[in-house]
Amino acid sequence: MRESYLRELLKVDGQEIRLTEKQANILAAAIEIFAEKGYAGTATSEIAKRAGVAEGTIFRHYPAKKDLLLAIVKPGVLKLAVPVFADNMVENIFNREFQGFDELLRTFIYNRLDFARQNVAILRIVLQEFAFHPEIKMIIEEAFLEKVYPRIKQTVTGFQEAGLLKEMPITTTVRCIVSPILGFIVTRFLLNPDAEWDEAQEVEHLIDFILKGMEA
Amino acid sequence: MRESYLRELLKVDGQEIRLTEKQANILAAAIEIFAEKGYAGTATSEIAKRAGVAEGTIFRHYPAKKDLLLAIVKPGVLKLAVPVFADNMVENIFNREFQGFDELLRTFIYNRLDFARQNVAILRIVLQEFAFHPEIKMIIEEAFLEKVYPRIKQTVTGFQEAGLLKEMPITTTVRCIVSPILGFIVTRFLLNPDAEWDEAQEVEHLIDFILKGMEA
DNA sequence: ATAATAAGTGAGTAATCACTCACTAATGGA
DNA sequence: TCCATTAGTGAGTGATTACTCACTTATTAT
Repeated sequence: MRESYLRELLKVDGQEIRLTEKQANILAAAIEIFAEKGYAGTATSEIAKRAGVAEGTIFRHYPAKKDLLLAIVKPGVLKLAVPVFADNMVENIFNREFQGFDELLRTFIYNRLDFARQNVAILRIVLQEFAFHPEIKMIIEEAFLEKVYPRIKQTVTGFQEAGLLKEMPITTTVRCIVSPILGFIVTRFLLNPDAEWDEAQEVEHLIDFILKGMEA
Repeated sequence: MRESYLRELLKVDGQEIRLTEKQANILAAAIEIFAEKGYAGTATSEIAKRAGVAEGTIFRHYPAKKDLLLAIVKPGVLKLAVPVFADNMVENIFNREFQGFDELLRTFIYNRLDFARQNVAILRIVLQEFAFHPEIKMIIEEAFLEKVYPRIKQTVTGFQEAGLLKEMPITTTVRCIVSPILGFIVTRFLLNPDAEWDEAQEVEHLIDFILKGMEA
């Protein structure tokens, strides 16, 4: 895990974050081990060891173990929940003449697929830990409710009004679209990452499935 | 949590299991707390306390903490993976004249939905812990590969040959069918259990979505 | 160059961990 | 009734836990 990756990950609101080498090592080690053994199953002593750092150094930068977890998860969730989607895609769709729903889906899926590929460990941590830490749950809810959901709702409603999507409760619609995508990402990177995957084919099947399933 | 529930859960291969009251309390407490805090975050002392039992009593029945986990998870996974589906449904479908795929889906979904409703805690434990415990992963893989997958494959292939389902790699097909269902169950019982759910409507939307998405 | 601040250290601490063991209480078959 | 087996106990164990603190080293601003 390289420092540039961490700097990019931790950059929120455009704020640059400066990391010493040891700080970067701590974060990298924590991400690795949290993903491997889970937060509660990870000893700070082990993080220190793998980071090549004294245990005290960890607590110099993070007052408590949980702060270290949040320092990893918080930007992870934000980057996960605020995809290119929110910033570019919807604008493109609605400000220009919009392309088809399939093109939108394709862009979205590949975008999140690549994010998952580059952040498997953090994805794993978020999925494993949000159930036990209300702080994480809140971060996710905020990010989702404020950034993702309204955009998706706007987009989906637009397509529904254009008669391209079936009328359903918006939550149901979103769930029907998201579940197969998430199902594929989780299978691809967490459950069976070593299988031989024809990603392009899978994505096309996925798009076809969702599209036909949602047709008016 | 009542003893009859536990006896039913632990009954595998028809073998009756006799539990003293304290043993049942231990299992019930362990299920509760494991689901709340996760395995690694749970102290055996706390299980003993909530079960109203000396800590030594736990280790009289389970040599190690992990054995207690497995005693809960193992039958849980089996009951989860070997639904009425495996025993009755497929037989019904193939031995009689078969109904439509929608009827099959409906039966399957309601069946698993009810199972989830009655086993939320165990569902949560399995989902949370399988990533960290190879033993659990193996139990799941065995149960799935031996009992569930062949049945599903047989069924799906049958419908494909009848021209009712699109031709796709079998794994893709299964994933497309299972993801939305699992997505619903997880949302319904784990993510947002307190919302007002119109289950019947959701299930019908789900069936419609899957059916149309899979149409040849 | 110097002083001020930040980064890093590692031995030490109280608390908690999973687990043991010598023991008593309850149960069931003869 | 007696005995053998099983169930249950709780104080005690060494290991490990997250975290502290007095200290040294490195960095930065002036």
